[in-house]
Amino acid sequence: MPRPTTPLLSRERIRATALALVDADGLDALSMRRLAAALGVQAASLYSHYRTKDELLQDVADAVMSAVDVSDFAGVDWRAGLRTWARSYRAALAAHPNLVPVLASGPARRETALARADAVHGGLVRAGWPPRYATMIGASTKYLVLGAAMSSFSRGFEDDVQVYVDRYPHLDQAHRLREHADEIDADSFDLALEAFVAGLAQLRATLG
Amino acid sequence: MPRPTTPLLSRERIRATALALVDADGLDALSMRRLAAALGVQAASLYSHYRTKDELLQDVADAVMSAVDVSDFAGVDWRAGLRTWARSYRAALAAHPNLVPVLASGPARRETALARADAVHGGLVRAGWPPRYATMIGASTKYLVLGAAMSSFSRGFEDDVQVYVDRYPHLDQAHRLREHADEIDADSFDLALEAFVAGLAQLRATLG
DNA sequence: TGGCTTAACCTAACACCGTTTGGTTTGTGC
DNA sequence: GCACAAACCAAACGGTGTTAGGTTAAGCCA
Repeated sequence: MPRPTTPLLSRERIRATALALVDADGLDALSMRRLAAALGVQAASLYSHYRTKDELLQDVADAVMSAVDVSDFAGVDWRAGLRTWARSYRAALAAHPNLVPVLASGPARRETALARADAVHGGLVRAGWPPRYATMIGASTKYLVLGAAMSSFSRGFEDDVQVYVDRYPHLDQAHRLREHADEIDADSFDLALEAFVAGLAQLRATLG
Repeated sequence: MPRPTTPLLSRERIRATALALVDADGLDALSMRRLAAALGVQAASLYSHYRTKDELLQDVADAVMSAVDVSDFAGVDWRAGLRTWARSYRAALAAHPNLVPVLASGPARRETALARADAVHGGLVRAGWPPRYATMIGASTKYLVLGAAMSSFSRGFEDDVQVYVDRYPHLDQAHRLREHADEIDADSFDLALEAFVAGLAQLRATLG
């Protein structure tokens, strides 16, 4: 089949299908051939729209990251800005856990990623943080979000549960972790974020 | 060449060579064929010592993680325990940045990983934290360490620097980030850890 | 209207990947 | 002395991302 009457593919359709495939079957399940099959097409055809698989993945990542909200940095309350940013950031990653390794490996499209970084940095500086601290706070928050998304606590324990129950006394309730993994994840992130913000506020006071 | 007089391979030699290869050329550069070549051997021979590539990587990860120090949880000062754990954890990952994706994806060998988790949890509980908080603090700290190792701030900015200098006013010093990436990384982690601990101490006070 | 160019698809292939099968030889325990 | 296990190898299987070259449709311009 040569060039069809109406195009079968578009970057949007490819991107959406790729994300759906990753969400459904995992990152490893996304191969150019499988993606093409899902689109009713041959693998080589995808290269008319994306130069490499990585470019495609970055585009998908960029789309997912567009849900991150830095608007609260427009105000003067740096805590509100930080919280909204961190929470929406985490939510965006949690919505597509299989994509996290991609999202964690550098910014997607330069333009939007830099705009966000600029908003964060500017907001913190405007709220009185020295530029160097603004940089570090931005980095730290990213650490927290990415770490939380990455190591989804559930993955920390294997499938067979009984092995360690009697061996490690302090983990005697560890078998419950798996069931409530999502809840514990969410609560841990919340605890970390709030403790971090509280610690920063304390530091902020000493900076005058 | 059939069975040689003295064995060419051992798990240790394979492990060490694999780690060296990953450190030098990146995780993608580690293929069974390349590893075998570095060992003066054919790829299939590796499967006499490791059942899969993943098992090999987990073993490497386990070796790297053995440098993590949870000994300070033996005392009563949970802050000291947390700090020593987090710092040595981060140092272990920073020593092998290319291996971080492997280290982040679940515990290596169950035995040692669980022993560490047990020490952390036990130490926190012994210091007076409710078990649920102990779990969350452990998870949160892991988030911080893994996030910091993962997103090594340097990777956040691309190679060509001048593009965004005039476009995003708050990032006007961003071109300096690349040079001092390691320093900023270290300082950011330190800030995050100290703010986190301070916030926890504050929370701890309200818990009675 | 006719012709040219470009876009969008295809088939076929390349080099690589992790892993398996089956074979050969060497060392070890009975 | 003999069986058996261990350690290597060659060759192959099915998969991967990507490229080259071919074919046809759509769009543009004379």
